[in-house]
Amino acid sequence: MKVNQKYIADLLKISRVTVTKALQDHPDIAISTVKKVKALADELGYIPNIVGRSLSTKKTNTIGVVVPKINHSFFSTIIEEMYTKAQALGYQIILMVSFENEESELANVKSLLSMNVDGIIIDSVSTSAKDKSYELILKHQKPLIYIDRKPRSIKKVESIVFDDYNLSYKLTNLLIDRGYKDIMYITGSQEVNICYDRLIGFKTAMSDARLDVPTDWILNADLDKENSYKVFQKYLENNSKLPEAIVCVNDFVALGVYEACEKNQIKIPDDISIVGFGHLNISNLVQPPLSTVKLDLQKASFVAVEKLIAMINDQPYEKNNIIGGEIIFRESVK
Amino acid sequence: MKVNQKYIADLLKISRVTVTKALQDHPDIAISTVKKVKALADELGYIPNIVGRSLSTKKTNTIGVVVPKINHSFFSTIIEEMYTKAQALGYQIILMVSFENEESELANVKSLLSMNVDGIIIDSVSTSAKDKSYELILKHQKPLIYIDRKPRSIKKVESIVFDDYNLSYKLTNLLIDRGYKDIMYITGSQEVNICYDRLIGFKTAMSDARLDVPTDWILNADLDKENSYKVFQKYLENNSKLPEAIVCVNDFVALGVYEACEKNQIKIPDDISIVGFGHLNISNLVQPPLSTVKLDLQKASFVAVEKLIAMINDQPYEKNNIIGGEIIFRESVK
DNA sequence: CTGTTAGCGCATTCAC
DNA sequence: GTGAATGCGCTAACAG
Repeated sequence: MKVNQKYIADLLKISRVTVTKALQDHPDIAISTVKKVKALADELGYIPNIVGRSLSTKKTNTIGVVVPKINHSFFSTIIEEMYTKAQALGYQIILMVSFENEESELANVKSLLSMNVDGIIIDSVSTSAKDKSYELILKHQKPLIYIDRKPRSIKKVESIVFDDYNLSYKLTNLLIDRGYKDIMYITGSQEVNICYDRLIGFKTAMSDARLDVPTDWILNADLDKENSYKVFQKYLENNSKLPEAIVCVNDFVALGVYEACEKNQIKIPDDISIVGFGHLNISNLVQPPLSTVKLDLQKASFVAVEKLIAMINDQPYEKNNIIGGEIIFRESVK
Repeated sequence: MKVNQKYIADLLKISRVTVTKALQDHPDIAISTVKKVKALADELGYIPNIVGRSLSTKKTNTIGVVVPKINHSFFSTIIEEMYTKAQALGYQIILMVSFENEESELANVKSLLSMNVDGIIIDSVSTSAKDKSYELILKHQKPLIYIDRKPRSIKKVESIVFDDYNLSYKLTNLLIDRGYKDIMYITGSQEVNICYDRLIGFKTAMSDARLDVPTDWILNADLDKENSYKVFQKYLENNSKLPEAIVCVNDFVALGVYEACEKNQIKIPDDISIVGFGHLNISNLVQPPLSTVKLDLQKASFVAVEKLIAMINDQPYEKNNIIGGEIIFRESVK
């Protein structure tokens, strides 16, 4: 038999409403009644049905989170941090995975809206100018925050992004300081904000130092190891000149370069220096340890959840946060 | 204004029920009406409210998943695979994290029950004989499957576990074949099935080969790198005799041993050989690459989701699956 | 083919 | 202090 409020009420021969109120410690109800109700509820293992409650209160106390992948150290870290913070603040996270696919992201957003989450956090895969997910959420007037990646075309939306431009600029500058001149860059789609900002940071640093970057030394690798391997491998097949250093848009891309170097017997850092971005947990386990930029993932995740909940509850919040990081040089650079 | 079925019905001046049926392609309704309704729904960006539907149908089309952690390659892999399979079968996953804490697991289960998920999959943290999560789910008659780790005390429950005993036996045997005799084992709590089974596999292989294992050569390390480091470090401080090889209950534990070896300038595999279990993605990135056992995580995850959904829908399913694996020797063993 | 009625579990409002 | 009435959005059973 299902244990719900009616069940308890019938057993106690009181009204269902009294049960509701008693369970909420409503001042209306006599303490003795409250005690009786709670005791029985405990005994029966009563668990409130949130579905019913949500329908009535128009709140679900859940927040939807859409990420491109789970099984990557970067994402699994921010996911876990968001879970931690949400749990502490009394919210449940409904996690969806877009698998780096725009249509899937849209479907996820639809699911979240139909599940009536109170707000949404997206690490976007969008590369197109018009973003349907965004339009839809806007239409439904749900609080929304982009974390990490957001479609570049959307301006008027809350976001929590990393200080990509400045970190990339600084990183490049540190390389230049060490005497590097012929530096290659491997990036992803320019529609994704992180790729754009990091590349601009790189380019600006180079031009500020009056160093030239040939157009064909900016390769496009779609943000993952496999593509990066292919792209750099192809470069090696078609060109004889090796850059002195390669700046990669993230650590996965750097690992792809590692692989290509190993296949072609190019020694890191003797023949070439490599730097990544993002500080994957494996970045200091590979040989040689990878120089990279450590982003404050916990802070970004915490801020995202805190801010979204503030938005949900019409509380004040800081606008458009930029999260810093720290440059870490290891043996992949001479 | 909120777009719901009533809103559409009013606009079209028909009954709400007609709208419901039209949206479901119910044969009752005239095609012309169906078209009109769907067109308007599309135009308005109507998204059904699943909360309402669930309350009415008593089904949520969601399955609850509880895992100890997210930010570990093993867990993030099975999570992602479960998402993949669930999505393909039209179910949503509600993911909860117990953070290796039994009380938290129980709270998660309560949340899932109150969200009225159709079934639950748990990678358990329970170490105690009486498992409250289990009792609760049983009481609520929800389909339940344990994956990977389950409380050893519970017998009559569906589970999907890895072939720990046999793989551990085989692994140990392969070491013995290579001439190793003084072998240490580092394990976790014996209440967790994987620890128990793997240790028994090890012990049996050793005794079958008439090799002795001193009791103080079976260390307890709680399944993670930090504890493993501490435990083995402590051993090194208090003992002079080094084992020829160490079998670790999982790769994290093996990495803790790596760390202790490095701190104490013990060379792997020259001074000591190490094997892990689980095939973390980093296992072949560390130096030297770690010998380990690769478990078929995708299969386990797929089977878990498929089976749970079969249970939910009262369809037949195979009982208590055991998922195999493959032993991979790398440079961490001579 | 369409609509009426009823109910899912809970919470709020208001009257007793 | 207690409870009756109402509605949240949707669906199922039945009637017209």
